[in-house]
Amino acid sequence: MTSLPSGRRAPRGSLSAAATRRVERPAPLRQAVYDALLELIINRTLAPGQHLVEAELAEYLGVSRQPVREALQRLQTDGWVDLRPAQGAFVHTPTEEEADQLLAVRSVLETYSAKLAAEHATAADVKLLRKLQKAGEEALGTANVERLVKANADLHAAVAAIGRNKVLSEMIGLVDRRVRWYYTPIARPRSRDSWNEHAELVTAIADGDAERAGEVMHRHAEQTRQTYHDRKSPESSTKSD
Amino acid sequence: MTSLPSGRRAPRGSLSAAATRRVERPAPLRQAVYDALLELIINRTLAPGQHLVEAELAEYLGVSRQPVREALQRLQTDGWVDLRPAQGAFVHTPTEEEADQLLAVRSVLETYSAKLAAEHATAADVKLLRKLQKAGEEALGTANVERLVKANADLHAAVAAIGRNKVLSEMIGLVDRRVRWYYTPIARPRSRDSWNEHAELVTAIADGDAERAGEVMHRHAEQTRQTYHDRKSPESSTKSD
DNA sequence: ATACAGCTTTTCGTATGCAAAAAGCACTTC
DNA sequence: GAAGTGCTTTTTGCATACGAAAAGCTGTAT
Repeated sequence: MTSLPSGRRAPRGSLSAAATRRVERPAPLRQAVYDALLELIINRTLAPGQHLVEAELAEYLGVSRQPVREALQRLQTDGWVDLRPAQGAFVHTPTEEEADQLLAVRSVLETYSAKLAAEHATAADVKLLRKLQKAGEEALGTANVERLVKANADLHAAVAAIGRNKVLSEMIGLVDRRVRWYYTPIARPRSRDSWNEHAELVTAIADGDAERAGEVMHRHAEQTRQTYHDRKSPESSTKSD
Repeated sequence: MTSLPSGRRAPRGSLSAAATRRVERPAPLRQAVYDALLELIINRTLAPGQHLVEAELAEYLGVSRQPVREALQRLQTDGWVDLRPAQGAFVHTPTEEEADQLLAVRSVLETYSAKLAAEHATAADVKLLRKLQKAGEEALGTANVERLVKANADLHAAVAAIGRNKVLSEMIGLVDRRVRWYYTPIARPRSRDSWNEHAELVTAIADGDAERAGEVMHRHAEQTRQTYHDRKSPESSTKSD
């Protein structure tokens, strides 16, 4: 049934359009395991410090040890678990110091990201940002923490993507996810201010003002960092949500 | 046919019967394999785009496929190989665009690193920097490219370490190694200027002048980036190295 | 009662086996 | 002679098996 339109108005590359679209790839199991384990770690089902036994995880997930091992090793290089030689995997326990270092790096990367975004943003890009900004504002009203965190992540990811630097985007993705892991359990305050700063950022990007966008983002990131620290020292950790 | 020796089996070297590259036994094998493969990639024994067959590498290194697989996967997450599903590993082929993005990120990270170093440097730290600086100047005289590259890497790593931000240091380590991979094959010019800038940087750090250290490092990194680009449009630059 | 030593158990690290997907080859057909 | 098709080969992905090292336990001696 190869009724290829050979004589008619058929563009000779009728298949090339379809060729660009890769058919469903049999997603490697290790990737699925990686995602599953990461989810379990982030939502604290697997607590920091907990010993992860390969055989247990394998049985729990219904796979063999092999893909579990591979996933654990990638989780290690991404900083989610510590792989102690001959002893196994342990969920990474974030220290105060490490959290601050991550926040510092994040600040630097995001600042640069914002500058790039301001330089490269198209009209469509700005439109997307405004949409995400709006979604964030709405989530703010629902007081749904999880949704709020996701909206925040989406906006930052979008800014990074607009910067057109893939290396930078991936790095920010890794760092941000870990920061959120540390930050989420205490991420009650600061929502209102945070999204005001986001609005300011989007405006700067829309204006193509790289300097200002970078400055706003820097202030934003440092503010987050400060909030993280404030939460540690004072005993007022149970301030009004 | 179960008369297999229970111990380690001897490889039947097919790629290089003369010198079988066995990896060290006691340590975690995957790490040794990772190092071995990375070395082979960096020195171009394994060329960009080349298809890496697990079985071949395994036999070549005298180990089984398992540690090779694990090493390849970590090499992927670090950006050295591309792992195409159900198709295998290919040595990553750096594009012009990607090189520039890496250089850009490196610039940002190193700039921050220099600032931190200036803020944290002790007398001992400065002493070490001056020693590395001197080693670089000497390597400059020998015109030994490899040694020069290493001296450069050592100095930058030392600055990163002085900054006391482990997360940042690791990131810089990853990025710098890849940059050097792209840069080394064309790393002829610019040595003299580069080490003059290094001297300036060390001085700024010794003075504890974070602002200046950051500025110098930024200039230094951007200069490298520029040199990389100039190298692409060959005849534009007639300046003597 | 406590501390040490030797044994047992658990769990990792590595090797091997097997099935499925992809690539390559040769054949057939027009 | 060229293109398409089915088969063979290669290589990955996942599962399982086995040896080794570390942790835990028990029993004994001080």
